[in-house]
Amino acid sequence: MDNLQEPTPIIRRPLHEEATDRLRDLIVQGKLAAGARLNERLLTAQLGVSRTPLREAFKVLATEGLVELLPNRGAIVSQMDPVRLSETLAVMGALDALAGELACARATDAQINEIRALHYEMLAYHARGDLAGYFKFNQAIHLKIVKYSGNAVLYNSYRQMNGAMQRARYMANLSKERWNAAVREHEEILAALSARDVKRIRALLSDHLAHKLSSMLAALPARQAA
Amino acid sequence: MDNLQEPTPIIRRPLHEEATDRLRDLIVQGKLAAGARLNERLLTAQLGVSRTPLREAFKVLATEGLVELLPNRGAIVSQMDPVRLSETLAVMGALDALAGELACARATDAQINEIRALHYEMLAYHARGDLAGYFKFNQAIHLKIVKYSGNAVLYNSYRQMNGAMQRARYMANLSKERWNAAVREHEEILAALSARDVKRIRALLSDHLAHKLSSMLAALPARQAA
DNA sequence: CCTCCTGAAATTGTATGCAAAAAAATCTAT
DNA sequence: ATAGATTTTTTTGCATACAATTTCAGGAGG
Repeated sequence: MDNLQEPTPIIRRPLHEEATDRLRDLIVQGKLAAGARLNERLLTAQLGVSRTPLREAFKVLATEGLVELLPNRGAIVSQMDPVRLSETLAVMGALDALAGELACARATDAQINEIRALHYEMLAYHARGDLAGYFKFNQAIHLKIVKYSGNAVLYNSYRQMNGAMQRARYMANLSKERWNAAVREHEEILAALSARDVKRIRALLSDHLAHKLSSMLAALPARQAA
Repeated sequence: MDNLQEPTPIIRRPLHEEATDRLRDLIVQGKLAAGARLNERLLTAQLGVSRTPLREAFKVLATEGLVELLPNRGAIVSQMDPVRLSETLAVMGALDALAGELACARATDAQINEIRALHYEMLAYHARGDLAGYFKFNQAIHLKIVKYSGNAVLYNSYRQMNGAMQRARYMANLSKERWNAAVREHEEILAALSARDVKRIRALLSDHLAHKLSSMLAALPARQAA
């Protein structure tokens, strides 16, 4: 008998990748709040890696815009102020519009059905009033649209900005009205995508993001004060 | 007398930043060709830094998309194949259109005149048939438009993609016809910006980038063969 | 001549050490 | 007591050392 029962090659991911992902999660999930100092000694202990890969992770997250490097004074979680929030959403709106346009042209029917499935799952969470679940599927839908645009560069940019946004998202505890409106907008987006109506999906996605922006901006100063 | 004649604080930039910028230049200028391996020993000697900041630079450039990290096998300059070229230009087109729109609304008259000045400088190089000089000002114009959009997130994204493109640009040794057409397009873009015609500048910039793409795509396979 | 193996050399991944800078604590003089 | 100076401690930036992995060279066997 041969001992080759194990087809798993035991790939060891580089520690700096692992550290980057773990740190990013901590930041996106808000466990490391904006402005918090990233102490190397503490984090090496916490993540179980040495300073070298940890510091590499800092550099990566800095270029992603999630942390800020203060020379000789370490790294802090970067702030997500209203200005940056609007700027990011404006760019995401443009990217989303392009993605929708491309997805209309290129997505397979199976892919559109996959999006439709996510849409219904999202509706379920909306019906239950489960905001967290709703956000999760909401986001999944937008990411799928971008993915099915077939443009990898677009997908990467969008994904990165989405990460930066996500940690601001919990703040947008949107009103019932805005929530309902958002769901209606999603219905229309799905309809436009199914009809492969390029013109329409562009407009819908642009507006959708713009509305998201104003609702978040409205919620933001309230949080800042608290 | 006091010895405070020197207001320059002698700021020492972190070595990893210096290394990142130097490496990025080498890649963008094509001195490090696509696919070239980045040997750590060689580059540390060449840049005069140790492996630590150099490797941090690798990570940063990898997230920028300029290099590719092969686990346990080092880093190579990432390829700029036709697919990625089109994808990048498609995204830049969307960003450029948004930037033009915002710049129309927000740029001061002085800023628009600054762009006009760059435009005329570009025309001078076109008249002389100096392609390199033309490209330089062409690029400066587009970057200014994005800058004057007043959206820093947009500017950063655009800048990053522009860097990735720049090293493919030398390939696009465009035809006389395409060159003339591009100049005409720039005339129209400037006119639309001056008139602050949002609708029009969006369309113009989108088309402009699309045309740039097809001209580059036409030039690319020829290069690949050579 | 080619293929497969084996070990040496080179290269990368990670940890650690040392020096410089910043932050904190202590002391001093008003 | 407090503002400022001075020392101590902590933290960061960079270099280097060591271990793991890959690559390369040479040789045995087909």
